[in-house]
Amino acid sequence: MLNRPDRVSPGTRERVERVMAELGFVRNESARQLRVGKSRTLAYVVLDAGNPFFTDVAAGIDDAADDADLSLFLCNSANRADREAAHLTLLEQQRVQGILITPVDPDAAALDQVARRGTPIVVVDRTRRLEDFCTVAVDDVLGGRLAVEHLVDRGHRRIAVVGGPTSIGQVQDRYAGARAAWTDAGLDPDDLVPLETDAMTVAEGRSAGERLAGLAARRRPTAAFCVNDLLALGLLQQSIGSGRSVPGDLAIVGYDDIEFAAAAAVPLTSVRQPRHQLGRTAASLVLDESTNPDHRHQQVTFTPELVARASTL
Amino acid sequence: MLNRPDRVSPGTRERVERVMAELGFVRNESARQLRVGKSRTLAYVVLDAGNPFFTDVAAGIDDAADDADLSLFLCNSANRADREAAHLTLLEQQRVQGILITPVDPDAAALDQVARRGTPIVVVDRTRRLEDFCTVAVDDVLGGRLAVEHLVDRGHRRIAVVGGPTSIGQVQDRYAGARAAWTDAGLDPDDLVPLETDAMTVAEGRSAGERLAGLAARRRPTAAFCVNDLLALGLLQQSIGSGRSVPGDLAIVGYDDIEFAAAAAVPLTSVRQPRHQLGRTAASLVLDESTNPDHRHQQVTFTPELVARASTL
DNA sequence: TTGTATGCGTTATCAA
DNA sequence: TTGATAACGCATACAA
Repeated sequence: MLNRPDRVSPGTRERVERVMAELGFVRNESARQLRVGKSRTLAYVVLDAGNPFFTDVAAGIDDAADDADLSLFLCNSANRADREAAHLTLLEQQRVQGILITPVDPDAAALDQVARRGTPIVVVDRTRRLEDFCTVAVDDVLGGRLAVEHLVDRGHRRIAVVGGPTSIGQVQDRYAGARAAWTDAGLDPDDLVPLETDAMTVAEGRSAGERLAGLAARRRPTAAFCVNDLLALGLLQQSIGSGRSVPGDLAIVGYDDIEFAAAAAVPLTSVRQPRHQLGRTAASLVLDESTNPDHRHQQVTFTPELVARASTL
Repeated sequence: MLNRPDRVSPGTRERVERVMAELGFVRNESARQLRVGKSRTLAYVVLDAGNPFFTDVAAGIDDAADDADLSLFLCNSANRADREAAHLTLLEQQRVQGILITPVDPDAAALDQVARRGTPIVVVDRTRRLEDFCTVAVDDVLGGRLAVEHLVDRGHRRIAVVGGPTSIGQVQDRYAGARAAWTDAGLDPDDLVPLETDAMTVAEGRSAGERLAGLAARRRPTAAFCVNDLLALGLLQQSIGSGRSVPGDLAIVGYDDIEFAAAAAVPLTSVRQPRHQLGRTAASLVLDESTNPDHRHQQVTFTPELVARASTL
């Protein structure tokens, strides 16, 4: 409880500690921080605390924070720019050691302003147009490619790509990878059917399933690549619920490989991202930026990996 | 950005605001808090940030915090007492307005100490022996009863109860409710088979499934009540994966009704808890304790509800 | 309407 | 080894 117990004689020390306990003394962190000038916390502003992918990333950050003797505070923006901004403002005012963020919009000016004023920021699972930030992401073009190559290997010649909104860079990248793999295989671009969703949730996955079922049989894809697992689980549920078999009538590939993907009753083929590693790396970058005077920004990109399961045979 | 923009003449005000922007002025929250004496944050120390049940509770807290113009910080104890203690210490030193917590051990002395020193604490989704805290929970005995009554209604006469460790009060309560319903129906206590697990995770659910499969056919239960949905999903996965049909060979009831329960390819019957409401109520209690001088501690108990789906026919 | 002085609780520095 | 003093940045109370 004392800062330097060794600087004080055992007697006094014991006496002081007794009185502290008696009086219920608790150090005032605001005063300490005001004097010392630095905080003992990191924050992760997350896009959707209910998505297991992000909580796994957070677990990785938490591990690294633990090692550095810092506490991690998780802030949920719930995909809303106003909430994200409010969190950023408070965190900046708190002078946290560093902010990790999966932003609603990675190119938003607010991020630059915070960074310019001196709070280290690392963007997680997104990339920016400019390379003026540390960034930790996964190669989404490759991920999209892996998914579609796998489906082509399995013999599918007409497939849906489910995801959106397409304003999200990640969705664009996965689409782009999918399209590249498709044309590389010499297939007709018209047979790669985009199915846009309003969000990446289970409910939107179900609704995509209904739209899919509404297509005429000869125009209906035999497989779907969903740009995340929540969509895939929703699609899976809707398909089975309406009597179609997976993968018989519809093969499904998801993305993220969250725990519930493997645990689905038709285990989901999915593109796995090293989410724990993503978090750990992001944390170490933000710590470097906050402590190392000649820190250089880096863009770290990890490689995704396809995990084949029953939903694609 | 100014505290009382109206107290200053428009000219000065405009000039000041320009300079603030120019210089990148950001208020120092530590200094502000030191002077004013109160913080603008709530914290929720959660047992398992990866369990969707808790993130839904957190969303409820977040809503209430938003309304009160406070920020919510989520801290993950990951079921480890040492991490929980570290978070509590820092939060107390930060003088947060209030702490919401789903503790590793609701009767741990550390909680009492923090509360006694003046930080409002509300215990979420757990109950305590003593009523010296605000507490928000769901009637777990009733929940266990609902689950088993449902299975008895469906004609099951030998069922497993899957959960653990049994040191968790909640697990005990749900067991107790299950047992009460069972004997009330005039059935033989020996036919209610406890299957203890080391944790409440998907992996443990799978392992319970293997143990179940290992039983001789005539001793094997025809249904299982799992004390949470993660266990139920694991059990479901293992059962289907090894060729048993659900609910044909094994009916399954889960607990919590997380989103993934309904989205499982065999949609899971589950005992629903009003998790959003749980969070909202907890937040309003902690706010009352922090602002209302004649606050009285309350123990709020919500009523669970059974949601029947395909996993029980 | 604007300016000035004080103290919040801590740590660091310097003197004893 | 111990004690005294100053400063961190802000909000408040009061004076101008």
